[in-house]
Amino acid sequence: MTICSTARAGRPEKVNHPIVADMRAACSQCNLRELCLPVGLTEEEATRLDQLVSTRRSVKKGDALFRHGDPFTSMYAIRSGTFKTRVNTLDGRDQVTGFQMAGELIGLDGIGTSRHACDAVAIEDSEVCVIPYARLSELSMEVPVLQRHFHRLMSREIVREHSVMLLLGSMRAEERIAAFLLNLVQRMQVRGFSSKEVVLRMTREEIGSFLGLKLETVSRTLSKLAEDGMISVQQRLVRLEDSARLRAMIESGPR
Amino acid sequence: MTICSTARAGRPEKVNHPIVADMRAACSQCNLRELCLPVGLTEEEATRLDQLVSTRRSVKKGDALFRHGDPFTSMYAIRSGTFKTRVNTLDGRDQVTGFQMAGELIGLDGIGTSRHACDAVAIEDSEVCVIPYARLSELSMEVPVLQRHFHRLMSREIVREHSVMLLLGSMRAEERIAAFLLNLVQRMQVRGFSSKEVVLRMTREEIGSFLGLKLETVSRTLSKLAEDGMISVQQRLVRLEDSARLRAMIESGPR
DNA sequence: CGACATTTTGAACCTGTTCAAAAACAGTGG
DNA sequence: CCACTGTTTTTGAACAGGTTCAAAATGTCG
Repeated sequence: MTICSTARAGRPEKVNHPIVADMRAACSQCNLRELCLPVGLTEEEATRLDQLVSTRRSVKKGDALFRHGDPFTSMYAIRSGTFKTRVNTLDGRDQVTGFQMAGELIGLDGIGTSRHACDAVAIEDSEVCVIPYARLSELSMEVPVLQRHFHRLMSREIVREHSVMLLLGSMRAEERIAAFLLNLVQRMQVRGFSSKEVVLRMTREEIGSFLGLKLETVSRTLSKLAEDGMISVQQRLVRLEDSARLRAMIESGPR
Repeated sequence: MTICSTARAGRPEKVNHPIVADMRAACSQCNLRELCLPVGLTEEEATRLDQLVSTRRSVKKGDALFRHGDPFTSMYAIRSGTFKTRVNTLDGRDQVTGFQMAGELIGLDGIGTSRHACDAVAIEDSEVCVIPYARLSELSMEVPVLQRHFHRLMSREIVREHSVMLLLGSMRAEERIAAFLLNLVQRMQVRGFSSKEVVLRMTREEIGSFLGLKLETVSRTLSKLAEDGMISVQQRLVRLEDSARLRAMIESGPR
């Protein structure tokens, strides 16, 4: 039973291609500039980015920003909202490969074959800045800092995936959930949110798909962690009651 | 029991830093040029690569080419032999993130933080070409094809890791092993080897670490596939007796 | 409010793990 | 070249963590 597609039957994901050029993006002014592409650029360099990142696009919850197989032309910087990326096979198996939030870049997967290799679906109403790859490419030949930064971003994505592989390959359910929550909170914290609370933007099923667990296991494990006093769960709001113990959990060895 | 480090106690992995500048590498002449960095470059462009890839280094079986935490200066193109890359945590948990063979590039993980994020260990006597990142960076600002190609390589690494995540997150032991074998054979085939046979360069334990399984499970699963007539196993030599069925296995849905 | 989607919890089951022991191999030194 | 030692591989049996199936509870959105 391939739940994912049937579950959404009521609101089929469709690729969203509205022509949204109304608001000019301006990296140099953006309040995410310390998180996003402009990090480390001088005022002047950031202004050059502005020419490049010319359009924004808004994507409604459940809609795809791009899909596996779509021609690759641009990457996207998330301005607001949250996305999930997922890979899928012919037979309907799929796997969430990550959740992305404001300031993060998606679409890097498309460079390799000039087509996107995964789907990017908004899990809440979101807005992205469109970054045409060809132009970024050109500009980064003139602005070494930008090139450097772009490479860094790709490299970090590789490293991030390494740690997901570690999680999927060697952690037990409890540890996976702990690592997941800590990671989320840490990223929210960088964005100025609480270091103790997170609102999960994704369903238990999506969390499960990401962590290599079934949704029931996710639910049960959250309950168990709550019972043990490490977190408290009310719906999608999770409070970390004992981050230290959560952290210890994933650093305390394979067993 | 953290087997990996104790198991190698007799021959501790040490970082290998011999000054091997004897043989000049020449991308333009290399018989791997259709697989490696020079793909798609003109004669002239490939000759410019030669200036860049100036040294080779040989790494003995069991030795590390680089280790987690080492300053990042170069990437490496494998000339001969095989490597594994692995991430590890403080507590001794580790996870093989991939096996790399001739023509493949390793070390991309280091760009992000200027330090390597994983270990690269030779699993047989190997030789690599050293590609200083700073120089590649410069050169790719002048040779757009090279820049493009470099981006492509990083992107493909991201996509490759997506598929490993799919494997780790949603496949059962049999499917993982099938996917692993098919992938190996396919890569060997590109390099001119048989499409039916592979010599596994890695131990069952290393395969297990990569696939998120215990070595016993790897062994048992190989035996089972052999019993079912899909492969035959003699030691490290594996023959694919029925690739179609192996392929069907991983395309036939989650269950 | 009503229809649908999501979440929780229970109980039986199954796949892969763990522990253990034997067999097959590989590298070393005599 | 063979014997010896340590490593790798195979196989068995008991066990455990996570899955599956099912049903009820809770939420959400039009």
